Amino acid sequence: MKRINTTHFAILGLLRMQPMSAYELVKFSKESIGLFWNESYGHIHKSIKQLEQEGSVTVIEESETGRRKIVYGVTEQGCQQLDSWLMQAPEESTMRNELLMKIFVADERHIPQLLTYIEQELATCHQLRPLLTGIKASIPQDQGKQAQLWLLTLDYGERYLRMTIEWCEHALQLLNQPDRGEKNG
Amino acid sequence: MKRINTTHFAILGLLRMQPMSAYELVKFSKESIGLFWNESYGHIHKSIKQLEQEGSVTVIEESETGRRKIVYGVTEQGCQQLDSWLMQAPEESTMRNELLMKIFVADERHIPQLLTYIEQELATCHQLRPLLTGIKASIPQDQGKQAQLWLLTLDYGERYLRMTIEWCEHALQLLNQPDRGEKNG
DNA sequence: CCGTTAATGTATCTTTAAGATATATAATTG
DNA sequence: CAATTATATATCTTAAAGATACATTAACGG
Repeated sequence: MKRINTTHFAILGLLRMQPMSAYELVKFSKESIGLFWNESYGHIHKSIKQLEQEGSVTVIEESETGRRKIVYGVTEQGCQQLDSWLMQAPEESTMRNELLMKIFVADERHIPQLLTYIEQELATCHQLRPLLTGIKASIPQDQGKQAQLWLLTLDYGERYLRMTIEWCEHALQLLNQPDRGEKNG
Repeated sequence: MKRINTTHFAILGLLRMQPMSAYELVKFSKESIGLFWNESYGHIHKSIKQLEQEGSVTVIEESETGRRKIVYGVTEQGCQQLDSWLMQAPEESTMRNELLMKIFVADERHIPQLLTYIEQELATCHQLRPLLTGIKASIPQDQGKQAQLWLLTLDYGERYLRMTIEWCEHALQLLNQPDRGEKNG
């Protein structure tokens, strides 16, 4: 089974929504789909060059004056590639959650540290929530199918944050209580 | 900022819980922490060799007869490395959820396919749930702090599955309803 | 009982992905 | 107007994924 460069299709997908520069691509993906999709600039940059060479994206606009900026768009061929990727069942999602990994391999000695990590995580989630609300407000509530798809991914983000917040609160409560729980009859 | 090989510490952490072979490491990590931590055999293998060379893990048992098997354990030095890693705040978690990515870049034409993907995801979650219950039952409910930490990661897994199941059901309901929702005044 | 398949196990190779860093220009701000 | 921050491309190294090869043992069906 040949492995595929998933970043290629992420790029095609985002550029089809809106032509952008590499820098804007990274920024946009961080802000819109960052909760469930991570990309690095190095990989995006390399991938764009490859996509350009094979004719799947093309330079739409290149500013010669002032600050350099190269805006890319998707070609007909790129559109077809993207559509055929969308017709294939998605791979299983992958995740690397270092906080949970640390909790898993830690022991009693590390609990004070773990508590600060969990509090930090909780704070981060609370900060992210209003951002999602803002994005939600910017999507046209016109009941169109396209908007529904975007709202679905946003809804996932909201559920994900809510779930994480609840788990953090549960964890703080559990780890803060005295050892062996002082069961009272 | 020097980047670190997180896999190194994952290996040290798992081997400290229980000496294992590389094969068993991959299997164990898939079965116990697979929901929030992904590892590949290739990387584990390479990392173990490096850890062995720098003296952080050591061969505990090597079967000469029959099927080859090399069981590794953590050295004193490895323990110290692991502990100092645990004292550092965790990096932000990363995720690549291809299903959500596809939903994000898809349009109306792809909805029938998306529905099958979501149904598949739902089925997978329903299959995983009893597995978690089984693991939970195998953890001693002795109120000890160590068991609490394991239960916390399991609890995260359960919440994650529940959240995903609910989102899938919501998505199926939303995408199955007729276009524009036939608003009735 | 034997052939096929599935599971256990190590080793290696290539490609994908992450992310640090260098460099340069424009905008912002004290 | 100097210092900082945001925008922007390019490159390099390392981490991580995962495909594949190879060998042994267990399990299973005809």
